[in-house]
Amino acid sequence: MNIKEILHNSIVKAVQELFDTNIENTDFQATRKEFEGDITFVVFSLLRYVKGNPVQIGTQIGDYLVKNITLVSKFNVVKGFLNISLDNSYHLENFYTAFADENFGFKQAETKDATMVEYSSPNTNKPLHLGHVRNNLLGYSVAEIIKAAGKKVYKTQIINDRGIHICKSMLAWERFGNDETPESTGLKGDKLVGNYYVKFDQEYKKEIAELEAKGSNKEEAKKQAPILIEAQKMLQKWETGDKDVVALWKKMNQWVYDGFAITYQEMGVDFDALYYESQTYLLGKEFITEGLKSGVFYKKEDDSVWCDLTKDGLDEKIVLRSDGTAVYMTQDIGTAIQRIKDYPDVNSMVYTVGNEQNYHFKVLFLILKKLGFEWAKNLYHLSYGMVDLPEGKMKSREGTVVDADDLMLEMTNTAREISQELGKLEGYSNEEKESLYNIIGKGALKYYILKVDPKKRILFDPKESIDFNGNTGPFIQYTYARIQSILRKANFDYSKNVTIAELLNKEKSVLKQLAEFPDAIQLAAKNYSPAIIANYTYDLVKEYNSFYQSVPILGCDDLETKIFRTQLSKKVADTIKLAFDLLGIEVPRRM
RNA sequence: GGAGGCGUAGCUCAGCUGGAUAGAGCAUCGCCCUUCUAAGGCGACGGUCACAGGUUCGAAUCCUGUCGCCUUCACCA
Repeated sequence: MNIKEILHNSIVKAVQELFDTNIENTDFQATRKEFEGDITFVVFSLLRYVKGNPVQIGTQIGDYLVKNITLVSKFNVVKGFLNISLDNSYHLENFYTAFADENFGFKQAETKDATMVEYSSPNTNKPLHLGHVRNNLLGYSVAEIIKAAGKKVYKTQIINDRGIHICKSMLAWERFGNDETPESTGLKGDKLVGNYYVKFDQEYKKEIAELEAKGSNKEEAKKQAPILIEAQKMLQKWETGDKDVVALWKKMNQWVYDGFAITYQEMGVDFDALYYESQTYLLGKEFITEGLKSGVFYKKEDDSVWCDLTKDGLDEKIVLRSDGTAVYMTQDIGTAIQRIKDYPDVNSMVYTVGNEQNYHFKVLFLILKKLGFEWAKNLYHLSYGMVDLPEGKMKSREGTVVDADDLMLEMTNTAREISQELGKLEGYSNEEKESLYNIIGKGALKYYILKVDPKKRILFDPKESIDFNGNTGPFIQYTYARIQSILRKANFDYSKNVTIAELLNKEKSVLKQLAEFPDAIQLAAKNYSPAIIANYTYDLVKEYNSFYQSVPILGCDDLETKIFRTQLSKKVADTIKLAFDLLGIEVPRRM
């Protein structure tokens, strides 16, 4: 039983004995720093049931608690707040349990059911950019957090390897550079293919301009440009399985996958299951037929199939074209069902997709519910805001995208410059240094993006936004490294338990912060928000740094105190490591 | 026009199921390195929580309306 439950039960009992009234709920909060105490009972919430002066009521309850619970050492009442001080033995016991617990913060998996987390899901016609970076970091981190909260997780993505956009790159490559390969150019495969996508667009624009000069209007010109018509023909050929087109498609897609693999590795993300749109886009059709039978869908005169969601406050949504081909929705319905078939232990899914698709997922989830799938109520759209630049939105056609590979490289370079300026790493081998620049630079980037509430828009200024001070990854990494230094120099056995009679307030506040970590994980899992972990970790580190600065650890005379403080430092470091694992950020042993 | 999201210090962001005097970092200005890593600590300055109502012991938080920014409402994906 945790302390809240103990206090809850006692207060319920106290109210019954003192005021002859039954209550069910009690309202607690952590005591604010300005006041003495550890946990606060809000007496105001009682006034509904018990009439009287809140201060008097609080005092009576406080007296009762001190008399009846040994862990409650004293109390004070301010307005309607009953601040309860817990005995130091409580904090100590809590700490030693945590210190001995290798899996501190992790809840053992109790249930067999699993979650599937989808993220990344890029198109294969251009390289990954800053928007994908946010997506990947969020998806990966949420998957890790859900794991920590006690559930099995499969990470997955659906790769959009089909469609007119791929054909555009293929066509441009055939026409303008058919002897170029990643090997011959030294370019990453995704970059090479991306270049041809841009090339296509340039040609397309040129042709539109020519047509317009000949007197066509803009709309016509857009549809009639020869290069576009050719791309459409190519898509048709692909759909009929034309050997040459498919071979080219396979070749160029493979280049892109090889390129993506490097980027994913650099980012530190991975997947347990891959789905390809080319293999899944037809899957939904049979369920459309079933939905037609059961009346979930209906057919219009032209044979297109729709779902009427007007009763749910939404619109009508098309689920199958009049020519019988699949739309986006058809495919997503099929993919969801397929995933449950492939992984029978999965009973919930998380889709990490930008907020411009909020409506799409609302509709998708609703349709799956209407089709009668039990798991459809456990679907969650992890929706996140755009990443904008100071100049405005990123536009691939205008060359204002921030490339994922370039960005990570730039961060590493920034870390190098700052480290050299500070002269922190003298005496390290070049290999060690490079590894550190990498850890620090990536840490800065990942932390910067993850600390922001997913649903909020991020304003990303590549020049100034990444800082190494304050609420940043490097600041936390630095604290971790400093603690490792303490542990290296602690040439005594700090693993044995000691009991120190008096805890300083500084130590106590670090202990309290530590104790809340498991709750932070549960909260983050519930809200699908790595930001909670990030900000929690920052608070812990701030608290610790303030402690570190004001009380000596190795320097103090008393061995017991020395041991205890070293243990405390170690536990803080372990917790940082754990939190950063959940965020997908590495931690350095030295800095 | 319908639907959804956001609006907190000059800037970037926290603020958990409604609770005490709204918190950090950056920037600006003061202190603190003979102390385990100063990428640090302590302090000052900085707020009409977009605006107006409502709900109640109590609202940045919940409800309604207004304004501003963003997204979405395709036989595109």
